[in-house]
Amino acid sequence: MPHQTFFNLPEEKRQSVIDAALEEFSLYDYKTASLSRMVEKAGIAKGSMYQYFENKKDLYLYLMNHAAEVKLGYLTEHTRTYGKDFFSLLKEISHASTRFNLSQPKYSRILYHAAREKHNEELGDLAAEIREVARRYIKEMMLTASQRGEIRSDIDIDLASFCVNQISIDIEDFVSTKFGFSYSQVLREGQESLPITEQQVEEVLDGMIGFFRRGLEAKPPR
Amino acid sequence: MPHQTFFNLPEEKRQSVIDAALEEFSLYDYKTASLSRMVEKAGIAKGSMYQYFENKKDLYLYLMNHAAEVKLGYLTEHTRTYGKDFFSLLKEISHASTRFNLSQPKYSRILYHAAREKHNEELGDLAAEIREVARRYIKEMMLTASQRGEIRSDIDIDLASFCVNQISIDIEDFVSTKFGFSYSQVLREGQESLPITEQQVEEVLDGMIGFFRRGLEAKPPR
Amino acid sequence: MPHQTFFNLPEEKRQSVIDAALEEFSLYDYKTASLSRMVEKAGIAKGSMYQYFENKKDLYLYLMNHAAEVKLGYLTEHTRTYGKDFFSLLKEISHASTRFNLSQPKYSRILYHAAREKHNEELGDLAAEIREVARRYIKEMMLTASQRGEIRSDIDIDLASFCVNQISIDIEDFVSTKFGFSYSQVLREGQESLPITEQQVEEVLDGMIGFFRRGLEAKPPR
Amino acid sequence: MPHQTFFNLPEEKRQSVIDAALEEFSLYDYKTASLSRMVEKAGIAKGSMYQYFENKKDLYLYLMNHAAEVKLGYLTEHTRTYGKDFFSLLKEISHASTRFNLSQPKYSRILYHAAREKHNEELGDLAAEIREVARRYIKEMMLTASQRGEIRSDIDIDLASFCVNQISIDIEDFVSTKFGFSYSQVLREGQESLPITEQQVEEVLDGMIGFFRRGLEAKPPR
DNA sequence: CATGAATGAGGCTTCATTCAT
DNA sequence: TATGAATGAAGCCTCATTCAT
Repeated sequence: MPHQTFFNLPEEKRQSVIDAALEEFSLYDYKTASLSRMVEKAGIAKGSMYQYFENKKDLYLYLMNHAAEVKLGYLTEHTRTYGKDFFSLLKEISHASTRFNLSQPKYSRILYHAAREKHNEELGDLAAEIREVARRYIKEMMLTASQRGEIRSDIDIDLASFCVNQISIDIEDFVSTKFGFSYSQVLREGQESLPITEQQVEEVLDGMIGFFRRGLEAKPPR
Repeated sequence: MPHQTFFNLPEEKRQSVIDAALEEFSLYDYKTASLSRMVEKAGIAKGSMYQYFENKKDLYLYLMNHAAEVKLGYLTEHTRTYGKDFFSLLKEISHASTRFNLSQPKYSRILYHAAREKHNEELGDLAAEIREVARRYIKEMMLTASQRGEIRSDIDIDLASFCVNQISIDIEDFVSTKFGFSYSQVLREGQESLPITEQQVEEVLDGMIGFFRRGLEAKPPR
Repeated sequence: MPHQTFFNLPEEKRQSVIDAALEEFSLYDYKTASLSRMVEKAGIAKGSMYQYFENKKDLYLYLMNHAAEVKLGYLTEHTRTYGKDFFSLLKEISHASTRFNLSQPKYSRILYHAAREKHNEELGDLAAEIREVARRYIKEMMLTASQRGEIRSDIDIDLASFCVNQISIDIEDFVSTKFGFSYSQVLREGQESLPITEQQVEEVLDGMIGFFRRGLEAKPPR
Repeated sequence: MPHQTFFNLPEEKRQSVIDAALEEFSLYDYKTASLSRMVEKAGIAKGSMYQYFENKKDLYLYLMNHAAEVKLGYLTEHTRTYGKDFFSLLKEISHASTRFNLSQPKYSRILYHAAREKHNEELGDLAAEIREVARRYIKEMMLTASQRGEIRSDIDIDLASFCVNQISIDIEDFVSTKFGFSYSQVLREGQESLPITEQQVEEVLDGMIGFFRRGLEAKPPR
């Protein structure tokens, strides 16, 4: 947990610390990210970082949770879930998620990295835990859908939710391969906007959801 | 590329170098893996490593390719592809792959890590490249299958091959979550055998392939 | 010297500062003791410490002198010196000292540490100075005793007072070894009472004084 | 334990490393001693120190044991113990010890410091352990002397050996106070020789032994 | 070709002290 | 007077790589 000091910081400064750290962690994995570079970017003394956070791990976990909250807030605000069936929900959420990722690449990117962080003495199996949380959420949606008869009853929901979750997370990689660019490079070169449009991404997502639909839906489309 | 020196090594010594490096890279990601630990395990001088390889990256890429070759050789030898349809092929390959992973955890694990290595100034987007190679292979299979009418004609094969590849790669994570163990931990603790049987894994794989089949197969099951 | 600010503090707050600092200095030597931990224990701002004291050294020296005063006050109040010969006096004082140490472990412990602080750029030869003060006191007692014919006339009083003083100071270590415990550990684990009784310590002290008596007394016991 | 690398070093270089570290540890206590200063004195790279030793603690313990061995070797070579009674033995040893201390102040000084190192998370109760080893040695001598009727039978040998050991260790401090100099300062200022002669020290030691004799000897001198 | 010592940049973290509010 | 954030030097340690033998 960050120290109170951090929360007492003037808004502007706090954000600049967050930005610098976010940038570093969105460019490099946990181990490679360097506190020295962060403080230089943020224009603060190295010791100050330790006024704000217990240590590197504390900083990282805070940023990751913060990013998750920011994203969740965005999704909550930008999606209408009422009355939607499972596949429509998935579409709604993934479209909103894409818009978030395109507009907030650093927040998006630290989550991307966190979900791919390998086992590590300091962080443990962080990625596995994150993915599991997301999978559970999808599993709940699927259980509801199953009761409503929206998806086939002979499905192993654990496995299915795993697949849906995994693809949803990794589809980002497909997009970058398909359109021939690298998120990392874009961030590294400080480009403000990504070389793709929302619409292009959404077409891919719809294809993905079509794949899910055919694999899971109760009544095969005639 | 390794230096000629490496290939001139007596078989036994060369293998011990490979084993030591393989073990290190199967326990840690690229950045975390330590040359010092490797040479200690291998019982050779540190400088020798630089007689054999240009640098850490060279060593890593060699090992990864070597592991890929070993695995491909195993798959080639242990699968019968003739006359099989796409889904049977997938099953054949994934089952064989599982047997390889269980019997050769180190070779398996470096490939696991490589396919998850993040962008990195030294290695670039290695993981993306590896996954792309595998996806292309699956894409070829799917194109053939499509021509044979085994899979639906309205499928975006790029996307579909991505999904199939991605899930096939990551299903390992599902298995470890489902059966409550960690590959990393097993290797770290030097346990010889994994706490699961081939059969248990194969059941999961069959579920996964069922998912693919429903999503892709030309004629929906009646 | 502490600033006036410190003495203007409400009694309660001043004591809490003393307590926190005392605890830290009774657990760690001068260099290892941390101001950060102290202010946290005391629940005051870090800057405040510098309103009260010039610096770490000032704080330390104040505390040490304070502890010495407290102990001296205790000894003055709890010993009757009138009409006693040298050895009885020594016994009276060392017994009272033991009772003080057992009842006020923190005050006792900072003095223990101070008397063992090594030469140090900041503190100089503090321990030597402290021991010298105590030795001078004993030397005075011995001079008086010598004039009274209580101790042998052929004794080098400087050396003898050194020995008596040194043993009196270090006997604490003998006690802890003999009874198999560590003062440091007891304080660190926050145990309220020591695992020994006054009586046990006093027996040791009497043995020690017997040793002094035989070595110094004018007429050997028949 | 130092790494083999250290022992493979050319004699001259190894000694220069030892000298630099010895000097640092003879000037400062464990915590205050600085690896940076050591490598600068020794003229080697910081990383080299870690080719030789596991870490600071390893280096320290090695040096301390080394110094103990060197001193013990010196004492063994420069004392004749055969046929001597307890007090003569003590005299022989303490004289030799003094000559060692005067001729090898650095070796002497690290032992001096080690025997005064306070409890410490890294080193534990090192000083207590060292003193206990020395006390046991003296205790054995006293048991023999007791059987031979050289010392009084009503003595508590544990306590007596503690006192003898303690004084023998700390007498160095008496000497420096008596002759008005500071070992630390002498070393710090790089003076080659101490401002006292062997003879002066030996007179003090003889006084100390006289004190022991009167306190312990079986037949009081007539 | 093998060796293994040497390197020095860079890693994270702690610290006593200062100073603007 | 009280606060507590800011500072930056210094701490120990790890690392991949080089190079003389």
